[in-house]
Amino acid sequence: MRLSKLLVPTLKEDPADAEVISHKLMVRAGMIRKLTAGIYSYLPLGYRSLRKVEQIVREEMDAAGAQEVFLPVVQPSELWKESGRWDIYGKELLRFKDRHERECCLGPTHEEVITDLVRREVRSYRDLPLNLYQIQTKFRDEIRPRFGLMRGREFIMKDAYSFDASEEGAEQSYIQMRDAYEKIFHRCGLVFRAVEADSGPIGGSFSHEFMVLADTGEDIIVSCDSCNYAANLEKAEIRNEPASFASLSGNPQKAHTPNVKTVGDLAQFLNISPLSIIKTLILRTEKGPVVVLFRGDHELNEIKVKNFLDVAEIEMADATLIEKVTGGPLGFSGPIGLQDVHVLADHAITTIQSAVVGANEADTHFINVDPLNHFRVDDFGDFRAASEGDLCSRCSGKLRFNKGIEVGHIFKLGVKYSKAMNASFLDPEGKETFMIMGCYGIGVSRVLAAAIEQNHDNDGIIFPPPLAPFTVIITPVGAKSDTISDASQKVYEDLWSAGIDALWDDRDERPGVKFKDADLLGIPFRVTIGQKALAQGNVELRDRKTKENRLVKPDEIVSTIRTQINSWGAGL
RNA sequence: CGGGGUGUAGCGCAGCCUGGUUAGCGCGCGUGCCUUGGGAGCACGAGGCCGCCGGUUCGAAUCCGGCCACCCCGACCA
Repeated sequence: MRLSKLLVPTLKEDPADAEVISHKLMVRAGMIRKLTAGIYSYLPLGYRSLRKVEQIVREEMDAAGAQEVFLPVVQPSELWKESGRWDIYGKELLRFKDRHERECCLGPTHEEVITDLVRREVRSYRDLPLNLYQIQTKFRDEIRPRFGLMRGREFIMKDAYSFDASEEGAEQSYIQMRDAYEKIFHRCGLVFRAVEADSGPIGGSFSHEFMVLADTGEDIIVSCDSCNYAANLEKAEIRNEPASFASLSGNPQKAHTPNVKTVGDLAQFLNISPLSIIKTLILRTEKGPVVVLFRGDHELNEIKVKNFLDVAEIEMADATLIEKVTGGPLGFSGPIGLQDVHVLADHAITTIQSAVVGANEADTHFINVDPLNHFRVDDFGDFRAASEGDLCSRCSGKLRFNKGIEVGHIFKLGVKYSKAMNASFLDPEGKETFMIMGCYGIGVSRVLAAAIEQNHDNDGIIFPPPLAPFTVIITPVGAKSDTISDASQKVYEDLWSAGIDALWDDRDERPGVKFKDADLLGIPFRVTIGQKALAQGNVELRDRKTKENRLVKPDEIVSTIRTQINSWGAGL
């Protein structure tokens, strides 16, 4: 392509409404433009890169045995009512009515549609397993879209759905997808981790998130510094630190603590560490109130408690419920003397030899409390949010935190949808059985943003070659001359006939402008064609990432670039 | 939805507090000259419903009210 003919409106200044680097750079490089909040148009360069991501995804999905389909964006409410999600999928689901007053929605995901399709067409175990995928625009009416393509309302997603006849098959499908995802993100040149994620009510370790490491990420990745355990914050398991001291002598004693309600206040008032305080949280669930005890420096992890109790809803109790459960006011709750309520305790409270707890009466705490002997605990467990430095649950390492961008999520659905929507088949014995499903998503447009978050410098984007809109940019510089434009044309044609996509900056611009734009666009290789080098029979090849220049004979440019591209792939 | 902020030329911004001739600046854009290895220089020029509606006033970009849009923080995220 000739740059003079391409719509590439580059900007010198950052757009005012962009916050993160990928957003700023994509707008400045003329890849995208915003239409309205969270909704973007892809310009030629942006779309080229997007298609490169799609192509990699497509190739690996096909290689893994999945088949590409294309499902509707507009979906009838009936399907969503059948799966039960019409009522539980909140305002994120954009709903509207057609001219016949029929309720519709824009697809934020396609479990319903795919399940409907497969239940109609697949009747026999002979047709299974089946894995169908599509690459398509999704719409989720996010409360607060932000960060450009990173969290848009409209975005491009690859979603795949597997259907299996047996648990073993479903597990196999899952592993195939996990392997395919590893290959896809590897080929995209991303530094990523596959982390264990909470799989909700389905259970098991059948959910992984693929996270691209980046400081601007919205998610926290917890990983072990000595083994390969990695999980998201919700899921991260913590190893119980064993207590190593004798039980306490003496009994709890009351202390007057006027108006001291928080752990911080209490630590200050008694001049003790928060590590000696037991925090008593009263939670409301649909199965009734529950009490959870934590060490003062720890925080509740709702997911862990939800999973342990097998409840769907958890919220902090209000003052009325607290009084009902403990008999005391908010701010002075403690475990001593609690009756008729389920008491959970995080393991870590056993590391306190002499604890301070609320006394369930105003302005009063107990001191000198033995966590093992002075009150009842029904269940000990891992209920707290991981923090940096906690012990790994799998080995002796410590947990580290990194920020990441979620670019992929795979999980086993089981029979959730097949049961609700009656997607069944006949097994070899002629028995009707529900299909076992899995679903596998990749945020294709988000991959592009994440790649830029991870690969840029002060001059602009540094595309990994597989995602670059063009692999090479040819930059003739200096006054117009036939020798330069002839040489440029030659290099351009050589590259294209060798199957390397090259962009020819044939604009009548000064060298500085061309160089700045080339850097901004992030094209991996630049071939500069100027008088001085050309007089010696050379052109220059510059690596966008390393900024290294080398002189190359025009005839050797194709083979040299080829070598560089290959070595790039090997270096990953 | 709560809190905060911003809407002035394609982009980035000043002007508004303290109302008053023709609304500015930088970049970009057009024409010409000149220049040509890291966003050159000079000259001339085009380009504005000052977010929208209403009010106050002799007079509103400026003051008041309402609405809309966008951004940030929070709650939310199969």
